[in-house]
Amino acid sequence: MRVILCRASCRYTGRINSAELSLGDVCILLRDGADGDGSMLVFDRKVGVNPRNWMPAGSELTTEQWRGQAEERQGLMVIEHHSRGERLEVYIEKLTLDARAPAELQTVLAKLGSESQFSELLSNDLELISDGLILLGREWRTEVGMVDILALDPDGRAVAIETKRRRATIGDAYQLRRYLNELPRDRSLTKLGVKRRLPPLGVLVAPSFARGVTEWIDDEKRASHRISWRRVSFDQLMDRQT
Amino acid sequence: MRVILCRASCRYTGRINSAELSLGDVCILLRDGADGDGSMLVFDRKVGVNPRNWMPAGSELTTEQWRGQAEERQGLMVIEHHSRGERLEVYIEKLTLDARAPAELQTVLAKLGSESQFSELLSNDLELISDGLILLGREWRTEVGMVDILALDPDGRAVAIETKRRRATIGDAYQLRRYLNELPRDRSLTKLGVKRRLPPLGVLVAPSFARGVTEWIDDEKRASHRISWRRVSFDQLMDRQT
DNA sequence: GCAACGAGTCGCTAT
DNA sequence: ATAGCGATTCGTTGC
Repeated sequence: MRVILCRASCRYTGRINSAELSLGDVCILLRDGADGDGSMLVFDRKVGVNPRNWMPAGSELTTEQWRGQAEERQGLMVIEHHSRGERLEVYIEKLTLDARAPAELQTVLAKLGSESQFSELLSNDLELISDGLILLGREWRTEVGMVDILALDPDGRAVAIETKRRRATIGDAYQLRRYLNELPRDRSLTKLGVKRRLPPLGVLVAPSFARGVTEWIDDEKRASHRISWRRVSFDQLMDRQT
Repeated sequence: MRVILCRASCRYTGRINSAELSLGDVCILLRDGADGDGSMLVFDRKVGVNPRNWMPAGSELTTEQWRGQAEERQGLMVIEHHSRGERLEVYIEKLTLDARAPAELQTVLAKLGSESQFSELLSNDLELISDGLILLGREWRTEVGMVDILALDPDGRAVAIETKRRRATIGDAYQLRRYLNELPRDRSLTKLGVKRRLPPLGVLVAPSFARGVTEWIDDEKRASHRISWRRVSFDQLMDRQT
């Protein structure tokens, strides 16, 4: 890996027409060579979690030219990703630091509390939603998307459960209703005990709900009794596990 | 700004329960002090456009302890964001570089070809969609979201145009239909020439469409004649401008 | 402050 | 390869 502190300007072309970064003090990370993945990141030194310009993994440093000495050193670097048609030119006007360090030991990241774990904990604890639910599957594929948790209730109805680790939006509620429209077409469910003439139920599970979501669901429930919502937090699921 | 090349491990707690980064060779960017926005980024030296761990703008370096000399230097850094309840601990086992450089000249980024420009170009060229359309507004607010472009057709119908710079999804089509259900409730439209008894029309405009989207719209169109799709690319809009 | 929404999103999983 | 979808998403705009 290579770290460059400098004053530079950039010009990107590729996925959008262009992105021009005006001259400023930046920090550049370049993961070139056999050591790295080919990505390059250009950060403003002052602000921004996201880079101002970047090139994705698989890019190549195709041009590197320098002139001048020490702090008056100026340079041009061109990074390209041919198959994606992307190109980034970096015009360096003042160089402060150009350091290399090998990547010997790679990091491994272990996360606790993400959405897939929320869904997994809930799928192991379906009584929290309703008595007698049996897990049929997770990430169940339909023509209109994947149902987070699919379960069977004691009456033989399919129950689609949509989980959100954070706030559920009205779009999530609509998506759940789409699943309810789609599930009756899935013939494989009868083999799992689902009675086809019974329409499926839907539950939107989240720790909080955006404006209007619960109201919309309650209206739907009054009209068809097929969709409902349930407030459940990650901590709640963790507590029940013990 | 400060750049640290080292071998380190991290522990984050906050928005998720925890994220533990195993010992590895990393590059750390720290924008501390009056110079920066308080953010911190920890990159694996080998791979990843996104940081493995990070802290958002507004964080504070609350602890910094060092022991040992030169390359045997070891350290602990703790970064906290109190109002958000986030905390990142960095355990440095081997220090290679610890460099500071001021942020004097800030960059400015100018992008060409983003979604808002796609929408702007189209709003100036509504004949591409249909003859005689008059622009009523952009980002028109409804109870269920913002209509990208709202126009008036020669018959006095409101026309809601949803634009996507890249691929349009089935969710975009559903969202457009929600606008069509909502717009008749907007009484301010009559003042702009919209005849209230005429139901609004909807057009989904994008350079490409995800699987099933055009089919769904065509079905809707057969049923109600109120929604349609149109394939338009950014380059097409640019060419017509000249 | 929250809410909606795009992003050159990225990154992961499964088809 | 593409599709679907979450993310400690981030960043912007409008209220």
